[in-house]
Amino acid sequence: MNKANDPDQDTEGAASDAFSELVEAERRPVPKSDLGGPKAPRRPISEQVANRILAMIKSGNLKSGDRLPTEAQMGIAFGISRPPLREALKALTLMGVLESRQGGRYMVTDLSPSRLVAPFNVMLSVSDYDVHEHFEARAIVELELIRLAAERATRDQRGRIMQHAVDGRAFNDDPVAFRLLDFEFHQSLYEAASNRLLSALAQGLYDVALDVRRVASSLPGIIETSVGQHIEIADAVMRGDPGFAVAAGRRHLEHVRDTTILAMNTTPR
Amino acid sequence: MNKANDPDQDTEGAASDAFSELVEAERRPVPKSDLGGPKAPRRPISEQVANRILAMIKSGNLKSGDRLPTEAQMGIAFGISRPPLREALKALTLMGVLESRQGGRYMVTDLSPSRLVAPFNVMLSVSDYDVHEHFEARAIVELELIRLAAERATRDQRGRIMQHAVDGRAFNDDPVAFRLLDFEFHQSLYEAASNRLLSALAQGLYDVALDVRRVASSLPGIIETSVGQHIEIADAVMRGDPGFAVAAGRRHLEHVRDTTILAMNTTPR
DNA sequence: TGGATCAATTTGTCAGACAACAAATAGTTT
DNA sequence: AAACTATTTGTTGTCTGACAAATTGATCCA
Repeated sequence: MNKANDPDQDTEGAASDAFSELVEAERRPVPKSDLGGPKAPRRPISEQVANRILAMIKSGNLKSGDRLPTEAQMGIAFGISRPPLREALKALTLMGVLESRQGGRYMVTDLSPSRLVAPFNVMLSVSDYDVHEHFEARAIVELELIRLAAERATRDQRGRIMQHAVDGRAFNDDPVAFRLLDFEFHQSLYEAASNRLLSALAQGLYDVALDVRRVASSLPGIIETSVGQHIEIADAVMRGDPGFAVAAGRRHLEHVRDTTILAMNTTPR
Repeated sequence: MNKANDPDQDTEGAASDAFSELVEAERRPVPKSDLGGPKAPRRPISEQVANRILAMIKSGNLKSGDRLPTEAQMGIAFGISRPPLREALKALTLMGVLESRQGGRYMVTDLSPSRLVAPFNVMLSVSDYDVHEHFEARAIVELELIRLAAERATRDQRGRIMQHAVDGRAFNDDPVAFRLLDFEFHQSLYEAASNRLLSALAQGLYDVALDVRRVASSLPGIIETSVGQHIEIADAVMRGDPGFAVAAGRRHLEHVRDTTILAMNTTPR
């Protein structure tokens, strides 16, 4: 019954102890004195703990795939009870930093930009910015990705891009299937550009417009035009002609922008 | 003692009822059947509720500055108890969507991109991307902002940009003060570009590099060079010369990139 | 050795309670 | 009567304890 001598429990205990030490190590020295500024309304511990965990990840003390200690152990390590601790863990879960399954433990996700865009999408979808702002930003990011794709894509990647582009011709009358393919097309472009950061940004901007696009892509003639422009882009990428690819991409984005605005006006709310 | 007849309680009751109705309205029809896909591991209700609240904000049923009902009332409206509800509220608080003060109620923040970049920064700081990826992305966004600033800035904005640029000359030997001014300089550029979305992106990318910059900006000679480049940029913006502004901006960013890499190498861990 | 069964572990959710703080009310003073 | 102060009420922050649901790991059997 002596758990301390059970080898299995030992590993567990070691992990927990290591975590406790990390918790200690990450503990910032309280910013000197209170007279620094009267704007220190004492953040709730749930936020403090969330930031502490984040700090551990940033500093490399927690890495992708690591299993966290149990809630009980972490509660002891942080010196708090379960509810606020869970508030912190849940917040990080919603941000895509942690993962949890009932019965299993919390884990650090792969931390890939594509996973962490979730909150980024929140920002884009919640804040009411101008449509033109959106497309201006999107054009900048997406066109650069197209340029990079034209420059850097491997043979396979170029083939996939072209494949997705021509496949679109089969979906002239199926908006849902087309949107799926459209997604894949852009995705393959992003991948070929091999800059995950830019890809994540473009992905976020792309996602936000999706629900509006649903309406736009069902308007007559839109799909044909888009497919044609996709092929133009793919062709330029295939030839490794960044200039032409960007030009074609710009035409495409302008088309998307105009039809999106049109769709928004025909569907006021 | 009859609370229903108390006028004060009536307003409260009305607010609560309205919220309950919204909660009902936002309730998505369960995605048809389970056979759609086996990958529906039933998300915990805290996440569901968080998304429901987000949906209310997206759809405009909750706006900036709105006071939410009390936790108890919301718990009733959503049909859950306080702990998971609080997990949802806290998650949204950490994302910058909601605000809370002990004793007061939850409120919807101004939802400005600058506030919502917080989680975006998490993504940038946590995911381990390449330094070159970072600067490639940053150059694209920031240079476009510089171009826009050169084209769109008002007289006042141009003046402020130039002011911040020349002020830097006074801080050649004070890294901390310089970083503050550097921040202001970039900030004034972003503002002049009048695209909040791009500004938020640039802001996020800028912030991430800050802790590394701290080291870099204390290396000898760095500040002088940066100040000089700032003035070049400001001068071009002043003259309304986008091409030259972008060129100067590119030189500056390359300088920042190189010194950052240098600083990272001299401070291995 | 391989697979199925079962118990222990762990997260998900609920309920109730109290402390800390903010807001609204009532009371007092000028 | 108006302004300031004290008190009361309301709300969030945190803790404790408990149970349900799911997973994990070990045991047992073939």
